[in-house]
Amino acid sequence: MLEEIPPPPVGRGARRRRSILATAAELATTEGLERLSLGELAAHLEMSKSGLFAHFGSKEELQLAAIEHARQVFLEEVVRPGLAAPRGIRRARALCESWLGYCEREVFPGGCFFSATTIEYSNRSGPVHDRLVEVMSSWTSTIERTIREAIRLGELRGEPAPAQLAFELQALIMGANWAYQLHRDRRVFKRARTAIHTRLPDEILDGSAPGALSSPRSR
Amino acid sequence: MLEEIPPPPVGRGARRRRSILATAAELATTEGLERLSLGELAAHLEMSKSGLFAHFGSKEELQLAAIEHARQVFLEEVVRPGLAAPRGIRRARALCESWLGYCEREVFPGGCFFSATTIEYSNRSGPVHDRLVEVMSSWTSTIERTIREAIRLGELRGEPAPAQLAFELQALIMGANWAYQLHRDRRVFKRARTAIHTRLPDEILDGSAPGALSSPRSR
DNA sequence: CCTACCGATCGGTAGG
DNA sequence: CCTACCGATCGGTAGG
Repeated sequence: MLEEIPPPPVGRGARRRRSILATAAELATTEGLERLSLGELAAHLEMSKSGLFAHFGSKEELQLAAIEHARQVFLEEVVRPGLAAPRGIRRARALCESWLGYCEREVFPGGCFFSATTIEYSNRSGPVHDRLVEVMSSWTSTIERTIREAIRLGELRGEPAPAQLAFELQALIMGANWAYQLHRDRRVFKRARTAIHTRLPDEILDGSAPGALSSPRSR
Repeated sequence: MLEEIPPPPVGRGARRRRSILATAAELATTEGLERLSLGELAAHLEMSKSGLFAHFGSKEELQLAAIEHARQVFLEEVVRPGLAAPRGIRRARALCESWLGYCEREVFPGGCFFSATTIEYSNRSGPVHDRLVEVMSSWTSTIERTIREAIRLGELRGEPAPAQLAFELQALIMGANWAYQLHRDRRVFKRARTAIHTRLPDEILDGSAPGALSSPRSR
């Protein structure tokens, strides 16, 4: 998620390219990344269909470029503000909150780009599917790593294992995104926050709380 | 979800109709309910496209019928076994378990039919969208009602409000369905079960547990 | 249930 | 970036 350096964003035609990708990524969240047609995209951009082929050799190439665009947005809107928080549980909370906020603000009109597209592509194969899985896996790893740090720092018990806790947090956020997109009821974000806070509490509630850095397994 | 009586399943042509709908519902979970084309469906069924129009006047009519078919499957595979459990927390657990099991067994090849289709249609309008929202809302209500019963019976504290708890349970199960479809890693079902069991524990852990049917506190 | 067909739209190309 | 076009496929219809 963070390993690669973004391509140089300068250039005259690069601006146009970026506006195409922004529109494509938006439409992908509402129409679907596959359903999005070049004709429809061209109409939205007030250009001809073949004009798009001047920028992208094929629909698949455009889809892959739209994914990279969405990934940059995700880095900027979710990952970066999250990583600004100090390591450990505060960072875990910040990552969840920025992810949830990005869903709630509707940075993309159809909610979380990767939530929408990974579901759409889960039963297909090819480069688009593979890239989506890569990005999503990388994001899951980032959450797990942050949880592991919090445990190492003694801020979490380590009782729900990192993979378990990461799964729960992801499910709650994606669940809120799904419910909001379906019912347009903002209360689901409050519910997700409440549930997340239970999983990432301000203090370790267990009586057998660890002293320093050790987290003894009681029970 | 349970109010309506299923249509009479008898008849010679009704059998054919049902096999069309079964195939349509299957394809809808992998291809998408909208993306599913009449030509492709006809090919799968080894019949002509116009043969489909003898059964359904339009694509939308077929989509709506496929939803009803999927709803019957859901009633049979999830709701009925869940309701077989006694009222209260055991029923809540049974509903979650049968829903999760239906995802895990891949009753539909693309996982939960309503999980897949509600996401696909969340940003569209029309009768198909409306019916999907109806069915999903009804299912959410069933879960909430069961939780409320468990609280009334003193088997749950009522601290996470029914709507809150129902949201969390739904998110966990749909999260497992999503993760499994994407990564084909069966461990996510174990994780969902672990998380659900924490939310629906065997005993009330709080010291301020209500009397009545409350179970003795061991541990 | 079928063949044969409709106009519209799909992704993509030729040529400029 | 454009116009003009390609074959394939879309949902749907006529007529049987």
